[in-house]
Amino acid sequence: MTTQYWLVKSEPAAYAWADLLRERHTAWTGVRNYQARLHLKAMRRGDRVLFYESVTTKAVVGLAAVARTAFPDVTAGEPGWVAVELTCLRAFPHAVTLAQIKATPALADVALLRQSRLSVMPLRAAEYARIVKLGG
DNA sequence: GCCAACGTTGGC
DNA sequence: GCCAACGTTGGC
Repeated sequence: MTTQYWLVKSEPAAYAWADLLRERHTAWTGVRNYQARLHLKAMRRGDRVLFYESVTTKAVVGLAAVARTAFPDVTAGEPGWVAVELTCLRAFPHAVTLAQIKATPALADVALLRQSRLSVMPLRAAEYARIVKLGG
């Protein structure tokens, strides 16, 4: 099966890219949205995941990969919610800002722009490649 | 089942 | 700090 591409959002105050750099891997818990959950469940080991910091940074700051497919999210108060394990791959030399993404016509359809509140979203291969290229 | 009220996210 | 978007809740 071919590699899939995703983007996850996090408020740095809750969990920052720097935290993932330090820990090297983390359980991506706390997702409480049905659409985002569908995306988590569709992730496979080795899929590439862009890490977007919202609110303060507003930029894609690094690249991670799926290390473990969906498993029960122990931080949820009720059953049914899932987490995945992410592993840190590398930081981007140049953070790809929201403004840059908005200014790139090829990225006009990314869910980050279309659905501002979705926290886990798929990316087309071409969209992923463009963002990685911008990140350096 | 509809819809108003409310809470959260996240950009500006 | 404000506000738009939007998901959830609860009354009817």
